[in-house]
Amino acid sequence: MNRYAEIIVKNNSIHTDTVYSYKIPDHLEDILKPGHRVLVPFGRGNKPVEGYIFRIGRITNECPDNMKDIVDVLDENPIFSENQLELIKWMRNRYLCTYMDCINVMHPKGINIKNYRVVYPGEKISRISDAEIYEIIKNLSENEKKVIESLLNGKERIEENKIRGIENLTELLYRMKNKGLIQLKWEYKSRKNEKKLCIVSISDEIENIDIYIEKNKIRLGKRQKDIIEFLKLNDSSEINDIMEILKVSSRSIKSLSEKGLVKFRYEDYYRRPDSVYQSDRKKIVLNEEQKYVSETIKNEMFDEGKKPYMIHGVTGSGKTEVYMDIIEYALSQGLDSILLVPEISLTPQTVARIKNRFGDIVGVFHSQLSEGEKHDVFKSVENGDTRILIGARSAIFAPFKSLGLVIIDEFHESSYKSEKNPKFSTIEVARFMAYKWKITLIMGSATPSVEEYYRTENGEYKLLEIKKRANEKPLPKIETVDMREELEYGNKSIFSRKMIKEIRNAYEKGEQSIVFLNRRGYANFVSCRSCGYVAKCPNCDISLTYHKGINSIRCHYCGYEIKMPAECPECKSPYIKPFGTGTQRIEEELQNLIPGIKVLRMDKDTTSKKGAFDDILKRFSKKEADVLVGTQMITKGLDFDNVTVVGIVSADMMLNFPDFRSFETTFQIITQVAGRAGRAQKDGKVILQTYNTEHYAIKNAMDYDFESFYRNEIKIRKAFEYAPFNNMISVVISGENEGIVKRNIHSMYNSIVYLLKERGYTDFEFMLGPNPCPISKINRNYRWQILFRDEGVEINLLKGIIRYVCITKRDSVFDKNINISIDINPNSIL
DNA sequence: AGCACGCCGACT
DNA sequence: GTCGGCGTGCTC
Repeated sequence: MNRYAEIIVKNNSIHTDTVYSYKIPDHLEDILKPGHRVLVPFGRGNKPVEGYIFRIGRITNECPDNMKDIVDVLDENPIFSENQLELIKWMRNRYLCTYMDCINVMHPKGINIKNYRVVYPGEKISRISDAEIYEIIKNLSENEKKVIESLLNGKERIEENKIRGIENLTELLYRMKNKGLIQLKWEYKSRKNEKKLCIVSISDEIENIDIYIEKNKIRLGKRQKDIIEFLKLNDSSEINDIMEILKVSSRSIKSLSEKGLVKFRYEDYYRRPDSVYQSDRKKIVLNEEQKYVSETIKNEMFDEGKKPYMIHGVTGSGKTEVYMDIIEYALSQGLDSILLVPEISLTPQTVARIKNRFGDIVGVFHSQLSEGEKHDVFKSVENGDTRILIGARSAIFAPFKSLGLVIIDEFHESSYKSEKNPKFSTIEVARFMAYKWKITLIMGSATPSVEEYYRTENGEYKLLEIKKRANEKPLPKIETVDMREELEYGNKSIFSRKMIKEIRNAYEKGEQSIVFLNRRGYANFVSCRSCGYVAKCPNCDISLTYHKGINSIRCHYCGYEIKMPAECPECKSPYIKPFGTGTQRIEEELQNLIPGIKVLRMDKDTTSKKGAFDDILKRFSKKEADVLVGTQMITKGLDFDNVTVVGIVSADMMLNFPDFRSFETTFQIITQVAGRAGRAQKDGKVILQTYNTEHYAIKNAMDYDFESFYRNEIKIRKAFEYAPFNNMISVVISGENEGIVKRNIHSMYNSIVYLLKERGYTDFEFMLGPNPCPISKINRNYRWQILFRDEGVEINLLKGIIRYVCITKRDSVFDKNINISIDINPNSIL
């Protein structure tokens, strides 16, 4: 025994987030590899817990002297490759999270360890006669007697949780242990969460089942005869099917197997979620631009020094076709692919197209799957049954054996940044994989993010452009309406005359329109005109949104909901009314202004039920409605032939959002929504309402001029030292008691300043705060924040100090019941 | 975090 | 002597 392993122990605690060393017993020496999942004794009680081998080495005197032995290996093969282990370490460091945070996202749990304490006789009652035991029991307390009796009934062994009717059992057991009455040991079972199919067929050795039965004088019951007859016709069948069709029990099938007549074969069952959306299989020929992009990437696929690619293609440029062409090539070279999409449930059309083209080797992965389902999908990836995986951000971690290609579609979308630990950026992870593992990385968008586009300018990515739409149609013309002029004219409605005219025209011609507004509900706040009262959520620092159908006001953060008050709760005046506009109101106004028009609404409220999203899309594409009103959801990848008018109700709402990315988001959303129009043969038209007709984000979007927008925006980013010129770290402290939260964030601030001073820093300009977050309360939790900018400070030192203060020394710096959230380059700092 | 264990005070 | 409660310190 001269080898040991460095192991991460499975524990949801930041206190155990380190490497532990264990000795490798001789019988496991040839088996264990880095990435293997093992069982190790942990803590004073040697409780068996799951661990992950990160490194194996020869035992030297550097090793801790109290190493314990690895108990067992949990899987036949390592669950992580060396590459993945490297990625785990990198992520933990990059996103200031724990090893387990990373492991959890990379390995959906399929097998759980169940561990429990078991009671055994202690030395005092071992190897002695019944009479002697009786003598001892006589002097024990009631509860102690109970334990010993159950122990003797249980054949000298009983699991703790099988002993019933004793309060504070664990403490009693420890006392009995100290007296030598009993021993306590930890034991475990591993429970598989993998669903298997059991395939039943007639045993291979039997040539003719009827003759065999007669020869061997086997007697069969009626049910059993039925099963044999069924199997003669059906060759092999799944056991549950047989039970259902023939109405027989599993017992009858088992007894056939005991008689040697049938055999079982187990197959993996992948709970593969199927998209219901169907699309026609069209033979597509790539046009010149598309072909150029595709060929460039294919030609360089095996170049060591290739860079990641950014495809900047206008909306409707047929990027998906290009992706499929490249995926097909990769496949022909024996390479597997991952295609990431922002939100899988919002892109059923894309999924359907790819499944149609590539069939069964396409898998789908997204966050709404259960842990077991995720495990199954990853399992089928590992086995090689799935060779193309479409999914949301965590699909990037799929354990492909020969991954060659990662495509991030609509890479500017914010959903590629995780909000949960590890708070990883999918683009950063993909880039890590591209550089370290020589994978082809393609990022595609019609509206690249300023940060990533900056990298193409720096030469980090290779830029490939598609400037023409696949259908050769020009991009729909965007016309702005100055809402100030509308107001001067006396139009106080939410719609300009022009927008209504265009929607009406389309309606009369039998064409469809899409109206976009990024706010759901009926009205965004409820206020009293006489005293100025605004209805707020008692749990969050958010004004409540009015929902008309149910006549109530609701918080979009925590779900709090009350009936719409008839009078102002403050001044009792009846002038309390909803203000502002949401999608519900748009729907209603449209129906008032254009009688007879049919409107479908698509937002979080109408798509919360499973399948509702698909349903609305189907109904709209079957022309059951003339207008589709919706929020963000309708900006992504929707493809309708008959849509000729797109209305953007208020560009200002996005423009005035308190975030440094708000201009960028405005530009992106306008471009994306506009791209929904005129996708087939008919021309499209876009009406954009705004009070800021002169703003560059709006003017550049009108001309589809990304280049100019980028030039304008990057100047501002540079002037204020925002991304991409800077990294930002946000630390948010939250808790139910505002005073405690405040005290905690101040002591954190002081600790960090203290440590920085020790390192010779005197200037702390790069620390902003502590301040209350813009949304100062969510779900009863008060929130305070410190923002760190990567300017005038060594970033790795700063990260090290943050980790030390917020994680390593958490207990001495912070109170118990507060939450700490650390986010590197967060999407929003609200 | 989760666990083992030790110490204290209340109660038979 | 027993029982329950709580605080503490450690995890290869």
